[in-house]
Amino acid sequence: MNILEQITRHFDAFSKSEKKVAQVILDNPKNAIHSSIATLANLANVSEPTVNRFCRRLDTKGFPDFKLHLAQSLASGTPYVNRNVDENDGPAEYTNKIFESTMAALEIARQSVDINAINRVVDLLTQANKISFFGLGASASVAQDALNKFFRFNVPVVYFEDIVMQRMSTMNSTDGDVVVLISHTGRTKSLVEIAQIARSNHAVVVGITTKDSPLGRECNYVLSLDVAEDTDMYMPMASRIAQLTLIDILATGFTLRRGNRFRENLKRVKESLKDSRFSIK
Amino acid sequence: MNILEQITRHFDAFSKSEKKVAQVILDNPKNAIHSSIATLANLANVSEPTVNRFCRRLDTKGFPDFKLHLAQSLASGTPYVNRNVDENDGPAEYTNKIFESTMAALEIARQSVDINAINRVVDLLTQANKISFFGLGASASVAQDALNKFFRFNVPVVYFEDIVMQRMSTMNSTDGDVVVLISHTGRTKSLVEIAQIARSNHAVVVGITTKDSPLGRECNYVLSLDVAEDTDMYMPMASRIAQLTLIDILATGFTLRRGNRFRENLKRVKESLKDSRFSIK
DNA sequence: CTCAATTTTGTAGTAAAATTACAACTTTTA
DNA sequence: TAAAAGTTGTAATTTTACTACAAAATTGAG
Repeated sequence: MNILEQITRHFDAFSKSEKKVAQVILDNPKNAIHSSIATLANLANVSEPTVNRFCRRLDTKGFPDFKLHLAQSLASGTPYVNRNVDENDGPAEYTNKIFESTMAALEIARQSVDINAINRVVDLLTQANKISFFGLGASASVAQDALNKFFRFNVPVVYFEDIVMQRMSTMNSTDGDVVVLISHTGRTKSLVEIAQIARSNHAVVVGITTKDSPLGRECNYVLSLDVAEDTDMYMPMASRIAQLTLIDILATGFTLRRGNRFRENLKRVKESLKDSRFSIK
Repeated sequence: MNILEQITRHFDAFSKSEKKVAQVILDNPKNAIHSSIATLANLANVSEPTVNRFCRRLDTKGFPDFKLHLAQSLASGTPYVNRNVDENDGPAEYTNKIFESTMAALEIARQSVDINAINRVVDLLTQANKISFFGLGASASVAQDALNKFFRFNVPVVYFEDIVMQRMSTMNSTDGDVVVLISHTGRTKSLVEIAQIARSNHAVVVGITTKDSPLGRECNYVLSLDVAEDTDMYMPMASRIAQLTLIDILATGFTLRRGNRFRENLKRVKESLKDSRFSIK
């Protein structure tokens, strides 16, 4: 999606002259979007058709279309390189890379998220008699975080780490209950079973997971996040940050839906906490 | 800056034909950026120069320049960092705002983080005999996440939710143990006490907290993240995402320090999960 | 209400920009 | 080392945007 990223990634595949064009654009992308094809060709010391061919190679319709894509990439503010951590990176490198790839993942998640689905799920949550949050492994901490948030709303919330407890709790679920299941891959067997139990008890099942997965298929509603993990690191990182942000969004939607009086309440909670905090400065 | 906002704001000041142009653009901005001046003039039932004059009125150099501005506005929703969630926001607005403010918070965290401190803490962690992660409330899920990560490294890791267990565990800590304490404000009383107990037992205390706080002052090393929260929503959101990213960084630094053979080990941990999961496809 | 002044809008011509077709030049490899 | 494949540039063509000016519409003073 991000054209600057695409340029850096394809760089080696470019021809000699195309590389010159790529370099000029990468050096000063802001300048590039306000140049004509002629001035850009001049800057890169190539001919105009070369610039045009360069644009086509990046799956754009031509130079003007390319500029539009470039403008959008610049506007998003996200760092344009999604670099994976390398074996020889020092602390400065891997720290920045992880921050950057996390931000890039959030940007991708933002673009891929289904806002209508969020709206419907917020609806369900505000009307729920009981809300359960279950996840295992890395997603357990996401579920725990959700508990922490929704607990503040004075709503019956349930969270268990233990799969037996999860299962027992779900067995007792009923009409009007919402079960939120969190799993990046959507292939955790025991969560799929929980989904089945919940649905057979007429509870609504919401999955924060991959759409086309065993778990996703068992859910009434799926909130999917198309976040790619750095597969060199065998740990869930970006996916889990995106999940947490989604929890933030659901919690925010919840408070907004509950209206003025409810928010006044939260405000008072905030005010009361001021005394227990150090003032800034 | 945002051109769409500008159009709506100036709408009444436009002439009759200019309003037609504005309407067509507002109705379908995505379509507008891929149209030529001729097709857009047609859609609005006005002449081409009218479209051109419309662009000039919005302080752009002409139609192509206008399209670039429009493309940027569309790409970012609005590129501004400090947009807090508003009472009247619909799902699309609050979803984007939360993603954006989370990304902005990460950028600020990236700039404020002390890389030397990270490096030293990674050093400590690789040499530790036992690592404990403690946090309460919202920070509990961060600590749990840290457990999940460091557990994969085949290092003795400890995590408790219960403050009594935390305290007992810390009482038994000794030379060569590292205790990591997580708290955004750094004011949680029981964590300050844990820090004191740990230090009196010659364990190294690392705080993921505010530098100049009661907890921060009790720590041997502090990793601080200058992340401001959206004060209208009293819930820890951005701060906790930044903390988790920091955990990712520490875990990554850990694996890099341990070298190649160690990462093979990680792969095996991941593969061991396969039995609890449905296979792909 | 009416006619001149002002503003708005469109037509036609012009200039600029982008694209295409093709030829010349490199590089590859058999 | 010579043909083939790929790359780059030149020149012509087409598309697109802009300018100058004239026609229409609107406004307002008498």
